[in-house]
Amino acid sequence: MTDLKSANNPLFLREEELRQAIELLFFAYREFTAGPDQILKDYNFGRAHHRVIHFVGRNEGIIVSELLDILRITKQSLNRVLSNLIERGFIEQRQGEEDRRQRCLYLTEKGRKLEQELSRVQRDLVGHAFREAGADAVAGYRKVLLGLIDEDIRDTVLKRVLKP
Amino acid sequence: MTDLKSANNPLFLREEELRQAIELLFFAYREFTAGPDQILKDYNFGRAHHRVIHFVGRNEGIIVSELLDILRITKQSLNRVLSNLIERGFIEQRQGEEDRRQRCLYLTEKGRKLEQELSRVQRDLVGHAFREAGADAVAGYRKVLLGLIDEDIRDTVLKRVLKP
DNA sequence: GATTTTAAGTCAGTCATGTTGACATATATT
DNA sequence: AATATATGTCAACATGACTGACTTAAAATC
Repeated sequence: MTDLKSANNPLFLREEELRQAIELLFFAYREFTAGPDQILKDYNFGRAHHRVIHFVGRNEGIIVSELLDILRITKQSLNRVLSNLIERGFIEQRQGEEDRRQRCLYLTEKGRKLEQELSRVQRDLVGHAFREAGADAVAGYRKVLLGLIDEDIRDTVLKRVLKP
Repeated sequence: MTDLKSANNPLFLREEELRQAIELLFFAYREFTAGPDQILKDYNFGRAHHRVIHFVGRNEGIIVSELLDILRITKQSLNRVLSNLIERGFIEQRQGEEDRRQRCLYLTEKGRKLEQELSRVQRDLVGHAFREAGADAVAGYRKVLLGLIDEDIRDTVLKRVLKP
């Protein structure tokens, strides 16, 4: 009865609980990206394009450096997908009014439609999970995920997420 | 007072709520992978190696086809990282006893150490978030994430996650 | 026992998306 | 006038996905 794995050992339970939580996040995130991935294929876009469309959609007029800051990728990486999105008419740039070095980014009509299409599948998925789980569970979900985000940047992220 | 964004419009609130939940998952997942990514660099491994190490660690003796099934990648993709891990002595293969075509996978001592090291940072992160959020929130987190997983595969995933 | 199916591995080529490093251009700031 | 900043661009490289074709050994079926 001194089995390490026994229910009497809280340390083991804790570790196992955490391992399960980690695995759950892996599987959930994969499901979460599967829908958009499928749609993006039809447009010959990838996940990187989705991220740009998402954050431009939620931050109309965002400038390139802010976008880089959110995505945490190099400008060379961003530029590949961004210029692609601009060429193909999903995003447009306007010169900054105060600082004319800046490029402010906006979704075009076409871009907005794609954003809607991508967002829709994710909202349907999350909405379904939320309804199934109930309001208390949703509050818990938010609390835990927020806790996963580094304290140093939590406020910044919160401001972004809750911006609109 | 007919503002679409007003608190009187439950539909808007719902959409905004879902969009926030989606964004939160994006940021949280990035934080969640950041720690391991940093460690993996020292070994010249990538996230793909981590996933293999994780699932072999949690399913000692797993065979290649099961691993492919969990990871949902092609055997060519798996083989690149797997053969790398075997060559460098983090994972070992043993021929299946019943079906000798099968290769059963195990972590070596070295592999187990790395698994511990990687798992540790994630468990610390998730553990911290759990403690901060409290037991009810944790239950909600689990409920929602599980709801994100497609019903068709939820049972299969659950069996895997809760296996040990 | 011969044939077919299955599990695993391999070779070759492609694509998406990240990286570094060097450099260019326009505009702001000092 | 000199310097710093925001953006863009060229080139080379790494990782980790993909497809498609083929091999080998062992199991299952006929």
